[in-house]
Amino acid sequence: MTTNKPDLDRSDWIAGLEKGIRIIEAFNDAHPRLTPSTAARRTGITRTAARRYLLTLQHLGYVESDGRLFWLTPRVLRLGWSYFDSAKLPRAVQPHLQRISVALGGATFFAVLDEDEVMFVARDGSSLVQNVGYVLGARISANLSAAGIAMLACLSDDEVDRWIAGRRFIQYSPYTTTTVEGVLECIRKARHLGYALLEQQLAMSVRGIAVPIRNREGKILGAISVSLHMGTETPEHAVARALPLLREAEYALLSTF
Amino acid sequence: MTTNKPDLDRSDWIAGLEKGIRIIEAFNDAHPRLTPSTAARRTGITRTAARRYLLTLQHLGYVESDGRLFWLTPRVLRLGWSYFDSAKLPRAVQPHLQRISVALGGATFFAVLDEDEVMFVARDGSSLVQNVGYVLGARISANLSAAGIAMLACLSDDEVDRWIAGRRFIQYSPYTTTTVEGVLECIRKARHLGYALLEQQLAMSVRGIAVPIRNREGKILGAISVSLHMGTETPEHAVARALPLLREAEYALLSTF
DNA sequence: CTGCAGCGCGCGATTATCGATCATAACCTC
DNA sequence: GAGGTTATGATCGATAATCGCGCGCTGCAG
Repeated sequence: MTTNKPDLDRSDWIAGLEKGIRIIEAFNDAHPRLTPSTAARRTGITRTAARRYLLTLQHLGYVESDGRLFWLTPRVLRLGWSYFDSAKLPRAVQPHLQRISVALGGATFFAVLDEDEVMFVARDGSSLVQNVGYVLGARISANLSAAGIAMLACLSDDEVDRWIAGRRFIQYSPYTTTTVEGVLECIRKARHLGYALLEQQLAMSVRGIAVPIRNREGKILGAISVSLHMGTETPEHAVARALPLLREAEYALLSTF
Repeated sequence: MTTNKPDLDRSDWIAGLEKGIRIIEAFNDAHPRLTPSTAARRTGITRTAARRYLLTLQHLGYVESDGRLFWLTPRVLRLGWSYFDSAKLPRAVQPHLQRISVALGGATFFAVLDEDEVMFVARDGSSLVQNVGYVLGARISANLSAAGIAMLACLSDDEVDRWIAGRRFIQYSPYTTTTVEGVLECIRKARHLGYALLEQQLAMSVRGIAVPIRNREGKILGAISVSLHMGTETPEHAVARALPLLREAEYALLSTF
């Protein structure tokens, strides 16, 4: 239960903190409201303990309850805000996103790898896909977004193999690549070109172009992507329009970090 | 230290969870990186304990460290995402924000009251103010945003008095209202009109118009606001343009919740 | 009517968390 | 460059905070 990470601490390990976080993360689309029992089942904590954690969160204002069900309040956004307020990176990226989305008429994103998924950290412009407005913190399988492919392309073969191991590719659109070889080919291509181009993986008629963002030591900090309507534009033309702007942001950030 | 909230629990109170959250929230713009000692001072936790919490967060991946300093990782956004993924409200609001920002050419926000500040929960469109892209979770004093005034206008006189008590109004622009009477007048006007109109409180040449969002029982869920460049447009004209769209969203949400 | 499942609550056991303390390292200040 | 000051990681008992079993209750469904 206490998933002591590889490099183990003796026991400066606050079990209560881990469990509390697990409780918060137990809420999602499919489980917007939890009873102590359900929360316990979803987190592997005992029912009595889960109830204690929920009550604590309630008194802290992070959770509300009608006495039976518990649900998250907007206050949990404070935690995410602590990151935005403290981290230089998203703040440095934002003006670039703004510039690119205005110039290209698409939605731009800054994403990072979180565990083996892509997580969206910053955004500008209106989303092309209906109802996808508040993607900050959202995570999807890395192969589904251009930003994810751009970052995977920066990993070594071993790391890619490890990423791909035991992964199942879900079909989101008729054009989603769902074979290991297909995804590998896509990564190889991105590695060769130095940018990623993805079409209709997640939604129809949407094309994504992304470049990885590194710091001076070469460490991957994330990726900037732009989503464009495909329309009648050729891939080559879209890349020709988008890539210079993405590269400009890439170089500007490279020299900053 | 253990701020047992008014209605006390016997002791289903997980101290570790509260402290861990306090540690996360100790990071901000002025303190992007913390040592165990600084974290301890900022949170009121002892140094040894603060170090334990930071190490725990590190092993959970929410914090990174170079051995001396600790800083938050984007992973904390997961927590905010739990709210977005689970709550119906921001998801229901988003399409309206999108529609309004496209129609009016401004940035739209959905905000709630968190303690006595305004917190931004959802957004659409590009910000008018430079470098303010990732406002989700950001909090400002309620009197500085139209959304805040719109919500304050829904409170009783007693509640407004309690909100205003001991509050100091900081000057952000030459036009910021910094007197108690000025802010009260602003609230009264919004209460009378049923919407809030604010100009140049936080930034020059920006005008905000907001309406409160209630549910069927009349409880305030939040407020929708739109930020517009003032330009040469009269306030009356801006209201005439914006208010119907805001009202439309208000009624749509009223019937949903 | 009668199971079943979920619920709050109390209690005793234990173990996880605390913080004083120390030696060392880093940091200023002069 | 040296001495004073402060921050740091590690250790270790004491203790109180957390645990989870078990009770009796409720509400729902068969």
